[in-house]
Amino acid sequence: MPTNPNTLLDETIARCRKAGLRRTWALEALLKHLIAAKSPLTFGDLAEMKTLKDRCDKATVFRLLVRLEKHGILRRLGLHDRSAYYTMHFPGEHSDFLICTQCGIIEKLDIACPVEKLEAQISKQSGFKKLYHELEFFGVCPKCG
Amino acid sequence: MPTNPNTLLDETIARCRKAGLRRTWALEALLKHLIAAKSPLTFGDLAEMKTLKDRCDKATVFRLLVRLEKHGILRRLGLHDRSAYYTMHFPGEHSDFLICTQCGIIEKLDIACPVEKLEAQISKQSGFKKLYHELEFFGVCPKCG
DNA sequence: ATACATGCAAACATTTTGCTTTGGC
DNA sequence: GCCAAAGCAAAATGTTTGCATGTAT
Repeated sequence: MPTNPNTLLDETIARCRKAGLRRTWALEALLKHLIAAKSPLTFGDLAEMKTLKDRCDKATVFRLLVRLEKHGILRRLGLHDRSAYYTMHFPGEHSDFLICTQCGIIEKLDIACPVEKLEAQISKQSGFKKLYHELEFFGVCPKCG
Repeated sequence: MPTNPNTLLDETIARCRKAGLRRTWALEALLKHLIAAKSPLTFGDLAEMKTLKDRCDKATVFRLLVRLEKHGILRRLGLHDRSAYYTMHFPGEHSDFLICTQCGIIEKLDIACPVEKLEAQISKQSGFKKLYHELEFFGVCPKCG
């Protein structure tokens, strides 16, 4: 989509308005930062950014992020509850997971993971060593649906 | 690897010993729970499990998890710093990431994601709706390596 | 005997909430 | 003017650490 960044911003604001959000200074500033970012930003990163920090409270940033995610404007990465998940790791074994975005239940997926072969290639291109990967599918489980 | 669970436990303890860990009651109990689990457990889950809760402190569980992960016996899921990451989500767009396990830097990967096509199939099999996925590669970046 | 492992309590970081006030529509 | 959004401050959550003590080797 990387069209003109300004157009992008306008389009995004339009999507927000359609979702019923008001065009506030904080909304606009937050979106600018996120659109400009080349990689994901933490809530903390965002709340600390000088422009935002000077003109709005972290609670505002927080609630904006939540609202924007609910409307699909943003995506929050990773397991969405605030806890550290651990699983056994047996050499040569790998699992992928299916996670409910509502209740958080995690199921192990029994599929042939199509990603293994990419690791060598990515390692070569990036210079990263000891590569491994995680693949998670998110959705709404039958119970929550 | 799903051999006899007891053998599995023994093998795992052997790996721990080789890594220089002592065979303590807590180590053994923790591994039992993790091996028995069908899906990942949170630090909280583990620390609260009756057997563990009665006989050892959460700090012990915590430090065991950290040690076991360091030695590759366990794997911790997700972005490893304790913060919530957000990224723009444009309809039809999808990104995969490459993350350094040492310094946490996140790079956007410019690859054709091989997973898209699996979503429909998984949705059908599992009954989960509104599927999307995340694919992250982890490794040690050139700077940290 | 010596280090590594544990327990307890206290500190921390990050996220989340309640309530009042402001400002977009 | 009405209701969603912002501000402020305080709580909740989920780890993480320091230090004294215990225990596997």
